[in-house]
Amino acid sequence: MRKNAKFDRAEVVDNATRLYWEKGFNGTSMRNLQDVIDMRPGSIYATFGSKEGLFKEALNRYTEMGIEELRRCRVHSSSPLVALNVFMRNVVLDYANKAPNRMCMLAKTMGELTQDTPELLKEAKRLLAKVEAEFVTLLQEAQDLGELDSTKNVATLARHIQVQTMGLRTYAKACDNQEELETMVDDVFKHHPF
Amino acid sequence: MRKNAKFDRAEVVDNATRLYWEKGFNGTSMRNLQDVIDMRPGSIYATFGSKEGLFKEALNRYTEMGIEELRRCRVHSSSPLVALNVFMRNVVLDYANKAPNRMCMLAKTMGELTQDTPELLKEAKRLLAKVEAEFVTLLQEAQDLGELDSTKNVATLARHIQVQTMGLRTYAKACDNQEELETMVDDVFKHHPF
DNA sequence: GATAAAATTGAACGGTCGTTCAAATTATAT
DNA sequence: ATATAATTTGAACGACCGTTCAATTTTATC
Repeated sequence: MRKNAKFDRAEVVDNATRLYWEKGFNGTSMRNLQDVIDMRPGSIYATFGSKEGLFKEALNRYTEMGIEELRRCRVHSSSPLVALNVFMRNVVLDYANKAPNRMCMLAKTMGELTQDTPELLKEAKRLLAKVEAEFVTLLQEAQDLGELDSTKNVATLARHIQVQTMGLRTYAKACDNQEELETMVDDVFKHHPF
Repeated sequence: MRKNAKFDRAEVVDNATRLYWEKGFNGTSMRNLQDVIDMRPGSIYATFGSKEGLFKEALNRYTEMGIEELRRCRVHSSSPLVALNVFMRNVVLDYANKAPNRMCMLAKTMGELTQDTPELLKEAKRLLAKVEAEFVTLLQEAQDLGELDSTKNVATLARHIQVQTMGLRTYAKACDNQEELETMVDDVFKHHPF
């Protein structure tokens, strides 16, 4: 007596995330979304509730992808700090062609949204904190392994990585100078507060 | 036989800039603008050509305001590097309540816009470069006065300040921790590459 | 005061927006 | 095969979008 949804929710959210990441919340229309996720309005609203609801899910998917990538970097790297360096090179340098947008979707969202959509703003902040916590975990591991001086404050370092990454990705979109960017990424780990 | 415009163009652009800065290009409607600048559609279009035209002028006004503020900081400071520090404290810390948005309008614009509006994107990049050039001028002065080691590359330092400022302002909007932010601003000038 | 050019007004345009919902379709359990 | 309930469809809604332009108002000049 039941009929199950035939679309692949993960795939749909992936496509929506890509579009939202590229064009932003205000820059993306429901009709744009209908096209890329191949669903009709009724289905979209039955599944996600609203344009905001789908965006919220996209923000979460984006963050999940980022954290997965960070963990992949860890697996393929010889140490936590090398993994962090590789991850930062990825997002600052290699996203140039691969990603829908050079900038961090969470940073973009922080810039675009106001108190007109308080829940989305809150969600973006929450997810940025989640990413930062993931950095903390990796830095903690670095300390445990003796790669990082045990006197360092991992919370401070994680915050520092957030600021550097968001700053560099914004700068990268405005002025793409691969060599200089590469130097700046590497410098993050060579100097204070590391 | 002529009739001169009765509105104050500078004041109009100021008000438009404030609104655009707060809500972004896509988040601001012409009707929102009509309200805050107190002009009717016909007059706006006769004066600025389009929503994009007015935004372009707002970007320029925003940049002009920023550069003026930087120069004010220089006048009221004992040295170029102190002036840079004061300026950064202003935009990162004091804008919390004063400004329409904690983030840099140019950075916000870089995040929001795509190749759908290539001229606005180009203009934002151009203006970011202009700000960077202003930093170079100040750093050059610091070198001339012996406040800054003459072996330092002023272009590199200016780029560094851009990245730090944009990163910190984005972070500040996501997670307002005044004390930590203050430390991070001051650290910019205490450590590499300074 | 008459003239004419410039500036201003605001109704209106076609289009797109986010969203709804009655109707059609589908897949399962009997 | 039939009944049933979940899912899907897409036309339609009212609101708002950026923009236009004929009509009106204003003001410097003679």
